[in-house]
Amino acid sequence: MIPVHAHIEVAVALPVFQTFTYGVPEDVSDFIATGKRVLVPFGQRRITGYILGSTDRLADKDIKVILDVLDEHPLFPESMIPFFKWIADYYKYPLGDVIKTALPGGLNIYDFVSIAISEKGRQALSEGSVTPLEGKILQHLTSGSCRLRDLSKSLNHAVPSALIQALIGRGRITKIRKLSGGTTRTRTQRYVTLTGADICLSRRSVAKQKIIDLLNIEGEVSVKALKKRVPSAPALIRSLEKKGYVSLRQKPEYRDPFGETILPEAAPVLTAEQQVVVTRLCGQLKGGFHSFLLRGVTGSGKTEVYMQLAAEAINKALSVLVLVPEIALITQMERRFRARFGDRVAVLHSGLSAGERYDQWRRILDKQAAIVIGARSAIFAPLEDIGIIIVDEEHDTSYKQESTLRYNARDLAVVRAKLNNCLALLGSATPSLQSYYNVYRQKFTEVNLNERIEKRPLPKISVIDLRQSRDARGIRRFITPELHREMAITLERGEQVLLFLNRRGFASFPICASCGQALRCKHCDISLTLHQKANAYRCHYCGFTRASSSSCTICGSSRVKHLGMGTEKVEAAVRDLFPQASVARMDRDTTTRKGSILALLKGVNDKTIDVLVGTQMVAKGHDFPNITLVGIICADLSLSFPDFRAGERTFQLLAQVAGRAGRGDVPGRVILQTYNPEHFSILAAQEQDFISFYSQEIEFRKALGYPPISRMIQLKISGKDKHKTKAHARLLGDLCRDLKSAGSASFSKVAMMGPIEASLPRIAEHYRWQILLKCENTRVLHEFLGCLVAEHPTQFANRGVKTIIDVDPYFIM
DNA sequence: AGCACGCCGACT
DNA sequence: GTCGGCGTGCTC
Repeated sequence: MIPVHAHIEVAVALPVFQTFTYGVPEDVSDFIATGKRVLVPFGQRRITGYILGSTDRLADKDIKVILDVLDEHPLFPESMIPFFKWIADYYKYPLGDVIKTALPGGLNIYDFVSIAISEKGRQALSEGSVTPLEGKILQHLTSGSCRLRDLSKSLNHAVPSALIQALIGRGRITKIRKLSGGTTRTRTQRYVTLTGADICLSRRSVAKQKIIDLLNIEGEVSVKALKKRVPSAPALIRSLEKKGYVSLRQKPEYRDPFGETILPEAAPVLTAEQQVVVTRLCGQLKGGFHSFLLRGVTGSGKTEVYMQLAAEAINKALSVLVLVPEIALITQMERRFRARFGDRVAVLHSGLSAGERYDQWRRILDKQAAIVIGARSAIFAPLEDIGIIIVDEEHDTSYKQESTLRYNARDLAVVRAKLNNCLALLGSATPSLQSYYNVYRQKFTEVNLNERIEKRPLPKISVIDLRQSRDARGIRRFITPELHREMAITLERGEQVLLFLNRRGFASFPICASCGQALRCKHCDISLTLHQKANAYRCHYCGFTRASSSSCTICGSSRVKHLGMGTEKVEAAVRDLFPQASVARMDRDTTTRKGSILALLKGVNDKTIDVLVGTQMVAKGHDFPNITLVGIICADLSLSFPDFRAGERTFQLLAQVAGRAGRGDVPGRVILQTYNPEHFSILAAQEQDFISFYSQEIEFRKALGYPPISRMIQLKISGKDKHKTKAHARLLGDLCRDLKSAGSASFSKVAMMGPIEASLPRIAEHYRWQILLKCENTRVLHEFLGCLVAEHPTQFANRGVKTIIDVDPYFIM
């Protein structure tokens, strides 16, 4: 508790690295608490800040006083502040912005400038002593004040700011600062009860009597519920209230993101292997920080292990955080957890509305939910007394946020576990090299599930060499005769087929048959992709679209050849080969609508879909019990990326997608088509042998000094002006070089690659450069970055050229 | 981020 | 000589 008349430390949600001290007036001091938000004066503005605690650190300048306390209860527990501070320091991101990223959105209040007409202005307007534009502005303002920013737009005429200044100077308009935002709040319901007063009504209608009877039986009932049974209830209640027979009150209500109720389910008997893992980890609950890597083959029952660990944690009054890579998988996980733990489960993911998200947040804070299941951002769930943090499919790249605060939720899970003195459990059939390297360095303890449940065999994987394969007429087919035959057999038996190709669209390389030029995006240095369903060429980087009938921009010819393939082309080929089969496609183009993924998954489960064609989306952890054949159309696409993790991603993707086969009673089979059958990533995926893959890949990383042997930081430099961007990249490169030689002696160990032009040099009209910093010693690398940012803050705040610091980058293109 | 201040080119 | 362009620095 902060003493009366205290000073508080406040972080503001702006790109400002220091925190600020504010005074608290006596009359609100009782409402101050760490984790609440305050409205504070900041320069000319009023903005939202987060209370970090009391402070006796006084600034040299006059200290301002807070304007308001915005929350009745804290939005995050005090115990999370060290976590926020760690993130701010590690990712070189302003603390207030870190907290803003962590909290549910739509809560903050900010102000904006608005102008209104004054009495003098009205006079001038009626006298007509105004210029035409002045008149237009004043006339517009007679119907109410207007946001200054929107004035030009709503008048459809450019307004010089000098004119506004002049009008203010002559007192014809006034400038006001209005508050906006903070629209997400607790939703309340009106509830009715009988007051107990004797009811004597002159005319007792049937409806009124029904309401009174219901209230007599059920006590307190919401108006909404009454209205369902008696449509005229709201009006009748109003009249009953006027007479003092009933009383109304507002009660907070949690918005329900769960569509349907789920029947409770008892825990199954564990396999011997599962039991070993559960016993091992349960023994360490409450035993301090420790990280485990659970390596379990696809279909080995990792989720059941998670659930039994959660049950044990809850028994010990500890909370549980479960991270899952994406929404479709969260839904699966959430259903199983809710069947076991009922309403003690909260979910946090981007599929929730702002209100639902806020309510889930409040349920966690109110300790109504002790288990949180969510995507990446759920790492910020406001839990206290955490027993275990579980990261399912820990190798999944979607744990890395690729915008604003570029954190990796899997890494943060380990950090949060350490700060909370609890367990971290990372699970995967195909662990990241980073995590397995941590096992090797004894930072993590490995636990294993080597068998599929009910001893189902792993699918048999046949490799087809695309260089050799020809059909009967000697023509190369992307659905090879071998795959075609297997598909026919599988469909004949009434089983399902999954086809995987890691590229969406119809053709990824449209090329002009007259001049040989590729059709390129207007805004990016990239080839367009033909989307036949949408009748358009699309840029996958900026969203630029051209009609599919358009001709070559270079020579004007309309003869465009469609080279390269995507899931649309595969879908079309399957429809052609198997006209009687029902074919569905699952990729980003078919799953943008809310609920569309679930509809597709339901179609697979209900067997209304015979063949599912998809991108990596289908590889991720889904349980498809009736799929017995998986066809990998071309395993090489991810292998050819100019990125040192291409082999790792390929292995993970192939092993994961192969793992979708044979999860039911019938054994699975996989056809893997490739131009590189002897590549070790593909051979290891064929054998589903992670250790073999790891031991070869780690040698390659060692030889080149890449992660996980070293750590990397990437400076991503981008700007609209080609030359300014290049010049700024060069300048930053010089500063790094200077720091290496002139800074601390250990800085010589930091290797710098670049500045070089990015491999995608222009995206969305922005020119891109990059500098890669690499060092085997994480601490030295971060000290280096710390010095660089501290010594040259203005270089990172260059207005014309943006510099993004990506710590532990994942995609370095 | 957004607002003020300040220093140079093009207008009365 | 001023007006206004945007580059720089600061916000308890």
